[in-house]
Amino acid sequence: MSELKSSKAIDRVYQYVKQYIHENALSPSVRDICKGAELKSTSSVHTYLKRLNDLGLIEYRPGMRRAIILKDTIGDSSDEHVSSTTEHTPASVIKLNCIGKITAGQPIYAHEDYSDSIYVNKSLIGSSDAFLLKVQGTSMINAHIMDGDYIIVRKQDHCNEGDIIAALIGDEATVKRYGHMNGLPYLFPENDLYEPIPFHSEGCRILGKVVGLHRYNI
Amino acid sequence: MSELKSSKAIDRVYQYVKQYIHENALSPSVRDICKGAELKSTSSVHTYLKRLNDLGLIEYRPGMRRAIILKDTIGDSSDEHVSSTTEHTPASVIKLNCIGKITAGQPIYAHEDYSDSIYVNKSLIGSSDAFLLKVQGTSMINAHIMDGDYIIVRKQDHCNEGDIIAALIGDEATVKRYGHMNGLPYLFPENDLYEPIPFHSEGCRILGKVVGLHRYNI
DNA sequence: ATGTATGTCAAACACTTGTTCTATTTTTTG
DNA sequence: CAAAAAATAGAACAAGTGTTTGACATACAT
Repeated sequence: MSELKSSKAIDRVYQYVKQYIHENALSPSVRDICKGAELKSTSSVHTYLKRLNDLGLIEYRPGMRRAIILKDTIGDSSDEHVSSTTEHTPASVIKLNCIGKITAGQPIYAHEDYSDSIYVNKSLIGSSDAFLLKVQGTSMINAHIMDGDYIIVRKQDHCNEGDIIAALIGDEATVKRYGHMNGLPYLFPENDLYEPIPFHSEGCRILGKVVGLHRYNI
Repeated sequence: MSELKSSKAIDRVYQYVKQYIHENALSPSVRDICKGAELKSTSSVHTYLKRLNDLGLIEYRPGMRRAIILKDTIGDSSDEHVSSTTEHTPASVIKLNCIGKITAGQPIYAHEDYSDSIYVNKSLIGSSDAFLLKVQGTSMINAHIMDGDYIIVRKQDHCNEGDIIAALIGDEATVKRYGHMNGLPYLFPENDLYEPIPFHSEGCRILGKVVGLHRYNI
């Protein structure tokens, strides 16, 4: 509609693809995009689609018709003018159930009382599995993780130096920063009142990496 | 794969379409469905697609490639065994779009770059309207609100002593703790490096109360 | 200025894929 | 059991659509 082709062509292509998919729940064809992005050649669109694919903004299946899918950045969307709230949820959202306690024998099992749940963007956890933990205590306060916060843990059995992870020590689950001291692995609380915890004894296990945090009691 | 074609063909077609779309975020072609539903003729599939469309279970654009979209029945689900994660989202979830900047004249308008969005539980904001702000800076670090966090703001024009609120001072939006000093309202940063901001001049306005926080860069 | 990269276009090509037609098999009905 | 209806198959058709090629213009670098 706008007379001026404000931004660059690749940007118009991306915006139009997003808009089209949101409006039609269906990928546009190259020729659809031609019109929408005000480009007169399918070839141009084709070029930009390949580039957007390389950039990781869309996923583009060569040869397949109407086979563009959006690789959502945290949140993305673009839905419009609905004051700022909309219902509807795309398939890119995943529900995580809260897991609360650890018992001796078994690994983790769902908290009985009330199983909280939270919705997070799929892109956050990729193709892995993930779960939710409610933080108890203030041992990570210097990392600005508070008592009562929910942390999103992406399941994995390894991690890098400095990662904040959820781990199992014996039969207790904790959230700590992972690191080494004198060549040995430790879990470091982010609170001067607590001591680093050796992480090289029996029963030490990495549950996953903390990739998100939700707080609702402010 | 299963030897027994358990149910009726039309049912297999519907199930496979659902499965395919869930797995690929993309509509299957008629020939894809042929394989998936163990039918040997595209004609058969075509028949059933038309019928499913009449039944209202799918929406089917004649002529368009890969253009089947699911008309989701209230709470179909059926998804499986993904331990602690499930797709699908009930109506109790609301999508909030991120709002970033404030300009002189107008109140708030959407951030240009990319409008992030987040899904939160409806119960959090009640019947009010709400929006999202991305935190810039560390002025609230003592309240453990970090740079880059997303805060969820429930729109309201009043607040209580001690509430953390989003407010407008002139043409700038800030997140601060609301309180009084010497009988006059102030906005208190939660960072010793910053000074309280008088909140009793022209252009001071409460935008809403901070009711939630999401963090994704940990 | 000259050469190179980049953006854009037009047209042609080839393959995917929706659609249709007719034939054959299976099921239902009377 | 015969006739009718429904289900399925197979093939051919036609349209939609991704892809390629080559050309031209513009911007950028040498």
